[in-house]
Amino acid sequence: MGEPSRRDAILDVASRLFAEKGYNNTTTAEIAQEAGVAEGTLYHHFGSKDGIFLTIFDEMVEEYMVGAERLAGEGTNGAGALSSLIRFHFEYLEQNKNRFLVILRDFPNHLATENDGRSAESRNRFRRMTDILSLVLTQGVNDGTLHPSFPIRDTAALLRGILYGTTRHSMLGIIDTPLSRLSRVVEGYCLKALSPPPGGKGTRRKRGTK
Amino acid sequence: MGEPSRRDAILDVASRLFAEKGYNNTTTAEIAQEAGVAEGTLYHHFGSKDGIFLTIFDEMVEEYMVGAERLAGEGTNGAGALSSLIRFHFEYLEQNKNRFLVILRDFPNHLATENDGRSAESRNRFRRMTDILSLVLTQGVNDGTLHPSFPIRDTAALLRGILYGTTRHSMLGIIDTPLSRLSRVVEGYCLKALSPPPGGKGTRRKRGTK
Amino acid sequence: MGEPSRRDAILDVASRLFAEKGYNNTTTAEIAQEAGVAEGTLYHHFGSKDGIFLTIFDEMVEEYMVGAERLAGEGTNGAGALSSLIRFHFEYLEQNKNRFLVILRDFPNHLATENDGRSAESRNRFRRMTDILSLVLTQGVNDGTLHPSFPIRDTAALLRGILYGTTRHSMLGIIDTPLSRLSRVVEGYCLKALSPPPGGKGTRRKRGTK
Amino acid sequence: MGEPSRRDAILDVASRLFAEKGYNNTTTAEIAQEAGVAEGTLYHHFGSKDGIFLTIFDEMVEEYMVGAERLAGEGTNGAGALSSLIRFHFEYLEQNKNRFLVILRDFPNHLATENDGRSAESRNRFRRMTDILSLVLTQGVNDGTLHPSFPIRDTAALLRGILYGTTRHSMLGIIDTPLSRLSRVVEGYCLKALSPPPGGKGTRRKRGTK
DNA sequence: AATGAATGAGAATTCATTCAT
DNA sequence: GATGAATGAATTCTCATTCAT
Repeated sequence: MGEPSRRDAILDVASRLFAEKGYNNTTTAEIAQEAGVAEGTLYHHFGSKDGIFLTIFDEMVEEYMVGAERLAGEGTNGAGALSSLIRFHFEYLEQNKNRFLVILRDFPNHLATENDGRSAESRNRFRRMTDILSLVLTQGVNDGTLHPSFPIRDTAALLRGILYGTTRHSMLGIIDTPLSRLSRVVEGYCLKALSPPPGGKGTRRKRGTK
Repeated sequence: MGEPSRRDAILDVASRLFAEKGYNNTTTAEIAQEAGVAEGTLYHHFGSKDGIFLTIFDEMVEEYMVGAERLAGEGTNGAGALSSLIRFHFEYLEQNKNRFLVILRDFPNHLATENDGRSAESRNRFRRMTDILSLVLTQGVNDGTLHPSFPIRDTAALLRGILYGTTRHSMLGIIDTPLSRLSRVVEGYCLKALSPPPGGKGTRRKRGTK
Repeated sequence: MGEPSRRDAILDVASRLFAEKGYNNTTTAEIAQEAGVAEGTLYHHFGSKDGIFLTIFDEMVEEYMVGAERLAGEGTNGAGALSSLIRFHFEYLEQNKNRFLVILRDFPNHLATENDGRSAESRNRFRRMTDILSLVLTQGVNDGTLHPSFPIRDTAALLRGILYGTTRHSMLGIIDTPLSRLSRVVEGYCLKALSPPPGGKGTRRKRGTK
Repeated sequence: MGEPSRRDAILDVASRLFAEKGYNNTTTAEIAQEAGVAEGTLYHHFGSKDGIFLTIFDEMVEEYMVGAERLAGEGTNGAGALSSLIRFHFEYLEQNKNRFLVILRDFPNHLATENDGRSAESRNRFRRMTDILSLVLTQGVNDGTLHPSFPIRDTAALLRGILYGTTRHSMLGIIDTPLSRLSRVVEGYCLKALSPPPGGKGTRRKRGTK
């Protein structure tokens, strides 16, 4: 932990370069040079260029998922948990812009299709997000704070799409709204879209009613 | 118009290969061979491999934007126009899966950052989407059918993010909900999120009141 | 002669482009476009890209040689003829900078080695210069105005080298002396180097005699 | 020093092939094959085909300039130094025909115009020759052994032109005089052209004295 | 004479990976 | 663990030339 290990130096440099120039436009020679190590050292630690990428990816997603899962467990009620989750998402990305840009820019094209062990496993890790969202939605339905008008699974899929799409557009500069504002906008609209019908919660009977 | 020109043959083959294997994993040699033309012909018509990509992209986005703009102009009221727009979006993509997959998988990494005239122009074209959404939202506010709880521009940005994120996840198989179902889910939630407050539309007075 | 024929338009454009960018860096497509003709037209008139080059070369060298030969015949005495020749050389090049730059920059590398008819013939044309210089030197020896200290042929070779080398360095900007000044410098030194020994013209013995 | 490094093998092969066939007609594949290395190794060491050329050029010119500068410093008097310089020039080229042919045939067309750092720097190196000649001329003027009838700078420019032009014509076979004879011819004429006026060396006052 | 779409044989360059030290 | 010279397969792009119209 004390020694600024070569391993970490490589990951830091690679994160930055991947984010700045994209995975394909970053050469292993550059990474090695900027990290102050020999090119061979990259291979000692990570086995391949893909290995470097997947390590960055895994470490980040794991951290994110752990944070998200903790929040989902803590919430007092479904609506609150969803709010927390949305806020956490945008805060976390705000603080990890570089590393997330890597994923945003390069993941799907390169490793999204291959099915060799590690990259498949990495992708799976991300899918846990849908599970977490489903969980929170179910909780909300049960405690009456959320009233999805479509099946849980589809609603969770929608929420993932909202989080991903808005984050991506903002980070790539396609829209002007910054992440911090986006957080409030997304939270506001999601809660409204999932809000109980006007009459009061008791009147709704579809599913999860007494 | 009748002759299946070499130009079109190239674009068709390239669309398919890019969608199947990704831009980087498709070689110009393959495109030429499958299109039954010489490799030089690719360069005669499109100047570069990027040129082929951008041509596919431009033609598709242009078609999409024209369709979207027409709908936005036709709608009877704001909420109706928004519904139409959302349906059109998912229908259009359903019918142009291949070509859109190309964009989904490869666009940002490759050309999103470069600023050489053509790719910059291409990206601009895409930004018209935010304008259209803003227009429809404004219309809805004026005719009282939509009640955004956040500024128009941020709301439009959110809608773009929703459309993009959900479409992407579905097309890449990250979520299981198919585009057709997604269309209804997105439409339902968006309308609800933008629905007038329970009290009645007449209470709102900001703009467009009597 | 009245119609600005396509043929001439092509030669003019090609001269300029070859001079500006070099033969290898000028494409037939560029020549055709700037001359306002189709690429095929180039081949109708000149058969090949080399053909364009050799035509420019031949026309220029022929003009130059005709001028040089006329002067050599006219001179009142050898020294005078040599002076005229030197002045003519620099004046002619000053007036035909572009076309000469073509030769300066590209001739040897491309066609200097091949021995297929036309390019060999073209090169021969240039060799007439050594003959003219030899002629003038002989004339000067006979009329007592020039006293070469080395065989005529070697002296002529030297003069050619002087003319070529100084012209080249000046036109390519390797030295700062402009052609006009160079003309006087070369003339002055050549006449001095070939001047009769101090004692008088009749006495001419080897060189540097007491 | 003992190991015939791959780097040197590449340079040797490239020198020979460039001289034999010209730069443009020599492929990197050929160089690699004949040098017994992989094509990538060329790029590992020299970065580009141009890089190989410029390395050959630099090493040769540097060697030449060092030799010339040493001679210029050693001479007992100006005329003697000039003689030494001329002899050195032709001897050096005689011994480095191959490498010089490369420069003679290809340099100007290819890199003479581009201004990307390295090639510009290379050309500069060559310009030192004018400085050396100026130095020697100045020395000769001061010690009374040389009497240029034109400004030093122009005279130096002329000398460079003579050396270049005669060498080139001889090496390319445009004239029949071999380098060894040329050496004496050039030396003889240059000294005569720069010789003191008949009146006597002691009187030397600037030039153009009454 | 003129056209210009089509050609296709090259050529330079890239770069992740290996392996002897 | 660390090195970095060497690799070589793979790929995009060039451009003079042809020929059917």
